[in-house]
Amino acid sequence: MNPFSDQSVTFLLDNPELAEAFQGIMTYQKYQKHHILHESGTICNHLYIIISGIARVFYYKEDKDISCHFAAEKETITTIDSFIQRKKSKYNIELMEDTELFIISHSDLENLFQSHPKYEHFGRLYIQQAYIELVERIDDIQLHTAQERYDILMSKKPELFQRISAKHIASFLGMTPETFSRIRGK
Amino acid sequence: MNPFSDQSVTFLLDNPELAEAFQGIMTYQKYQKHHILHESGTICNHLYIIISGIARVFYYKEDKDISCHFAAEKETITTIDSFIQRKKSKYNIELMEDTELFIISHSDLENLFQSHPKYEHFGRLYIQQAYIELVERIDDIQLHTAQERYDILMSKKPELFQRISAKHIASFLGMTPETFSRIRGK
DNA sequence: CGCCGAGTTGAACTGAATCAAGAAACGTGG
DNA sequence: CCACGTTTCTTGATTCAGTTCAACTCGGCG
Repeated sequence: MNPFSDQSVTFLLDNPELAEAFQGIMTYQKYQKHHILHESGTICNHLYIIISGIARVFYYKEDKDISCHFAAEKETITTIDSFIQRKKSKYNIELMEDTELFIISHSDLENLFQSHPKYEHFGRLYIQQAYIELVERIDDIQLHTAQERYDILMSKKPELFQRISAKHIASFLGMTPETFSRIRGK
Repeated sequence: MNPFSDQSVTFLLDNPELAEAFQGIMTYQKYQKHHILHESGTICNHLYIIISGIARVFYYKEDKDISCHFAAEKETITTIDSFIQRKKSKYNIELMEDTELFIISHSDLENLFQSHPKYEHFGRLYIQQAYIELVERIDDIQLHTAQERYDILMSKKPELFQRISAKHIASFLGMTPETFSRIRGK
């Protein structure tokens, strides 16, 4: 029923009409591991669709590096506060593996949305789905113990535990690397 | 620059064209304090715009009543998971004061969006703003002490502390009523 | 009046952070 | 390809913020 799940763009790529429209505004790029896609303090003008590889959004809180979002194959990533509000972002985006991706500029995307209601409609459905996932994430982090947060992520995205270093998952889950290590070691 | 803030519908009501379109699908209602606008386990077909009064979204986690959203004058409220995904909601909505509100049905809203791109566009901007606020809320609750969460809410929405009972604010902030009371008593 | 839920206060307990030190993994240059 | 230094991960001991449990107070309302 719902064409979206998990911020996947499967629906977009599988719909010939949408895929064609988006192909007109996407450019392919390949970067190496540790490449910084976006730096905090600047306005983010790009939305990225990951083809292969994995990326994270993170920021600094009192010198501590805190990850707050991961995106892998067929998922999108951007510094959302900046992309939507057109102001400087507090977030950075870093690639955690060599990554192939499509780049879409903010202005091209807005122009596409304005060119036909069906694209605007797609945009609305997409952000709605992202919203739902964020509501779930709040539920997941609030009122759960460190062990429970670990278990929830493990059941939802087990592959992250293979691909992302422990300290980044720990910060994503709101716990110290020490606590993460102890939980992992059963 | 950004016409939205704080999920306020000021922009909607101040824009004659939008206001007129919405007036065609809104119905006025008045309810008493403690009225249940929506009950968990059912599909939520309505979006509410508060004219006066205040409401909360809450759910039960192991018998504990947890508030997760408040909406007062000029703000909207619904059980968002259900309203968007058209499935049974885990959330309830309760009025915390005698409340006047407008009711908009899901189907009327979708029809309005489809009737003209400008409404679809409005819908997208609105959910985008809600998304931004949710990202902020995650930042506010994760990696902050009970004292800090209290201070952040106090600086953002001091009026809540007058209008909502302590135990509901405590659950919203993810702490026990005891901890809330101790913080409040300096 | 006396009840009842809401709020306060105190004491004991506990999950997770902090601090510290050692082991393992990584990457960089010779 | 190995040696070295740096970063990441693990494990242990200690500390602390916040929960739990319990007793008491207050204010509204039948």
